[in-house]
Amino acid sequence: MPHELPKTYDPTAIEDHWAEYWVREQLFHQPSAQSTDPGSEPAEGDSLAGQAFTILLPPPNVTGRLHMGHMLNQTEMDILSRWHRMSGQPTLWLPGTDHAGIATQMMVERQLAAEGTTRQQLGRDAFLSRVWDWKKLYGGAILDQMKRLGASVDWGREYFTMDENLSVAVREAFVRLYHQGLIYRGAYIVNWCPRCQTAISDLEVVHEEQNGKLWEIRYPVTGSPTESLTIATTRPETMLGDVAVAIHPEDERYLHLHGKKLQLPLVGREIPIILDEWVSRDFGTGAVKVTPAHDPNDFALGQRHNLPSINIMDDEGKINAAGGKYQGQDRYVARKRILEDLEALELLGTIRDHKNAVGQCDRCKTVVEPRLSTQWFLKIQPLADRAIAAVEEGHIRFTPDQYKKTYLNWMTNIHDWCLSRQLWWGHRIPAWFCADCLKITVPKPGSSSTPVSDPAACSHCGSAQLTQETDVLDTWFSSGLLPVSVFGWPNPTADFHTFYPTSLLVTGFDILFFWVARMIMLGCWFSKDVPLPDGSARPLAETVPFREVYIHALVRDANREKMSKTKGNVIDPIEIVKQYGTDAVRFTLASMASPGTDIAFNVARTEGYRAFANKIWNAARLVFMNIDRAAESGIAIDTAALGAMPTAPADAPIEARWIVAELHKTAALVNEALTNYRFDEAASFIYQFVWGGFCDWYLESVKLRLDFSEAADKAATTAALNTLVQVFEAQLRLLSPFMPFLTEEIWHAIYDGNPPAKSIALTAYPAAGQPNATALAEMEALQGLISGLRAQRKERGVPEKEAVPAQFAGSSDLAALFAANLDLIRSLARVTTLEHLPASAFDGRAGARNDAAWTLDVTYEKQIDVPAERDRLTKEIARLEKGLASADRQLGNDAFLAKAPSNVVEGLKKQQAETRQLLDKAQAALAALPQE
RNA sequence: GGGCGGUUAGCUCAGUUGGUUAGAGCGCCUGCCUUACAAGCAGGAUGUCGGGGGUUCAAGUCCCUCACUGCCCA
Repeated sequence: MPHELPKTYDPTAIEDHWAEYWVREQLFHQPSAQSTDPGSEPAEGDSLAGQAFTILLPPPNVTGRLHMGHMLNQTEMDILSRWHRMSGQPTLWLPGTDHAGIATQMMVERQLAAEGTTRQQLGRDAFLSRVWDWKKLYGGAILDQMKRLGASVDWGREYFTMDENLSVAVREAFVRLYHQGLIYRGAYIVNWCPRCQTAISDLEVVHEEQNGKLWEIRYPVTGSPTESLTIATTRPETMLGDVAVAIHPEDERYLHLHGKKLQLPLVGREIPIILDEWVSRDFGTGAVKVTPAHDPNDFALGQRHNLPSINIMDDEGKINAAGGKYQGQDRYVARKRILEDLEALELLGTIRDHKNAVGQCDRCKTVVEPRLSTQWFLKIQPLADRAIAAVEEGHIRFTPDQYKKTYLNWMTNIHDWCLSRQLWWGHRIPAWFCADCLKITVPKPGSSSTPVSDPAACSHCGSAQLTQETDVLDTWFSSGLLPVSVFGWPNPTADFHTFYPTSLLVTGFDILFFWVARMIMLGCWFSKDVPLPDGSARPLAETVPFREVYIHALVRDANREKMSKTKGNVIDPIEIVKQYGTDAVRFTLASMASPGTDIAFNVARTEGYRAFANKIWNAARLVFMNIDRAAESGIAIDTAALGAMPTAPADAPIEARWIVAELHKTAALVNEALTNYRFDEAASFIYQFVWGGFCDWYLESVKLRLDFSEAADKAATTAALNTLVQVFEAQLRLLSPFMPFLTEEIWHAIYDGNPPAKSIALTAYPAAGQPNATALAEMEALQGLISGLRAQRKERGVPEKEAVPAQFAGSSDLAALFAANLDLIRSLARVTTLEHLPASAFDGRAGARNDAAWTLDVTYEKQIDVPAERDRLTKEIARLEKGLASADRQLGNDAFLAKAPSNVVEGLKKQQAETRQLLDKAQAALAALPQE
């Protein structure tokens, strides 16, 4: 039956079909124990513990759409997953989504606003049901896009961070930490977003340098109307909450004010002057106002000096009752009024331009207000200590390794984690307040059979008057638990023992602290209590959530600009995929993904890789055409021999022995590159092999052998065809993790509807043997000659189609090799004859071509372009002379001969000899040119 | 302010522990619609490896310094 492939590669025609097939057939389902049928329950006793390659998809946000960063991230994970799977390892790539507390709540609130209502009007339960509706409608967008892109994840295990089982884990984690004394509730300075109306963590504040002002304000000294102390501030409105002014104890300018008090302008409060070495004498005036309720440093000062804290702002960033006449004004309106009033009182001093880093809410870009607020915190040091040890002891390896330093630096300067958020969408904190004794009840940890339950009575006074905390937990608390929770923790499950610790995490540096660091802390902390399958205690090395972290770069636009909606330079991967095909986009990303370097995404590259896909497509057409022709002559390919690493017998033609050797070489290089996360190198090796080796040389050579005429040597033709198909099939497997769609399509076509597996993704990845060095060397010599002849034809102006006689001088070994492969040379270089002459035969001949190993020429009536040839040779001579001089200098240096390794010296000597030869030949050629 | 990267062909990037005459893709120039492929084939041009100094027999690679540039943290 003939194989019909359209003449031009059209990705859209094949990709949807396979994407849908992979999901439908559950090809990438990975149970925790060995099982042949994905649908059936695994048998007892054949656990895969310790063997699996496991990788967790960084859960995309339910509010998100797939962007280039996701596609890079997923391409890398997919390549690695497919490679490990094809290499024989049980492989689990686990997908899911994140509930994204603030972002999702914002989306639904925006919807409500459009309807003219608010979440408060709706009430908590009704609002949450709206959010669930929203999530069901839009929350799967990215995962649906992933399906289209062919990600080889286990869809049967898809999770959502608010799923029942994951919520059980979140509650369990919270109550354990609470009863371990690591969670506390208290009033501290937090980053408050007046728009989102919630506390956010340090990490959710982005600092941006802005041009602001530094205002100097005079605070009069009590009882001395002529005297004042001038402070400097960037946030004058906070003066309403001032409780002191601090100066450095040794600041000579202010020694006379020690022990005195000040009148706080506009408020009238009497505040002390305090002495503290923390004060920087160089900044501003050296006198700093102290507002403990609105600045973390001031808060610390206030604690040291037993000062009160006066909160002057409400949840929306408006001045509250403590601000007297400014009550109800927005913080920036109040700032303006206060400055005007101070001006009127002649208390305003110098105003200076001042650059300062203003903290903004990561989500909504509103300026964050540091504000005293009662929140839940995690005492993080004990968790951080383990997380540091895990990395320092090498149980987790970072690639690129500089991120280890970044990680350790952050982890050693860590602050307690503010866990609570004043949101409704999220995991509600499992803590209850007693209306009678006002104390807090947090339930005891659950057991393997019963999860944490809501308390019926206060654990302190027994009262039933309990109200649950309304705050929810930071989303990252639940995502930080994922590596344990997705495998069933807190319950000991087969999944947990099979897949934990996971093998690898692939992610961007932007969530190194948000997520990676927190997974390490929480993973090391909670998995410690889960004994190993043999019942022994779990050592630190086995508590880590993953053994390796691969951090990839940012995808930028073609001009290296960061993609952003405001700049309008966002490249939608789906659009690019529609134009060029998923495979081409994947290959682009892979080929540019060298560790530590940002990717400037340029569609010109993608266009190039679509051409590459088209090249393979057409190679397939050639292969199929020959299979069909063979069938007509009664020659069938041996499909049973496919699926393995091809070999070539010693008496096979050179191109067969060579391409097999190249395949082994390439397989070794690709496997090595992927081991080191060098996607770029792996892609480049494959590209070079397929295009530069297989298509350019092998296919052109093998055409000679595919002679289906009556007179042909049928055995030779059959052997050539089988090698062709075997190498082609192996090459598809080599390429498959990078271009899964194209390879799947062609691979199925080879088997003509009767494949040995459901997918090429379930076949074996090419593993290298020892490449045949003789074949490689012989082919290299032939390629050198053929290229030389082709160049010489151009030089002499021979028309493309015309075959001409050729002559060469060189060793007898070379002559024998060329003679044995004359058919190949004639066909590829378009020569009629190749005459072996003594070197002297070329003496005085103008325009012959030289290599260290040979001199050659073709016979053609047209004369060479003498000035062009002179120019070329002059340049050549200059280059060779430079090279020779350098070699002579080094070889004339005793220190070099004494100190350099012998292989380097030998290599240089050989090079020197070759250069000398080439130089002599070039000089002779120049001399032989006719004079003008 | 502290820390970490980057600077190699017109563009985007590779370049292992220092070692022979620095590579790739795209782009560019020339000639070819040679029945797998013009999304192609063949041939060709292109670099004071950011500047300066140092170590070494030997530096794109190591050290110092300057410049520009990006990121992270405060």
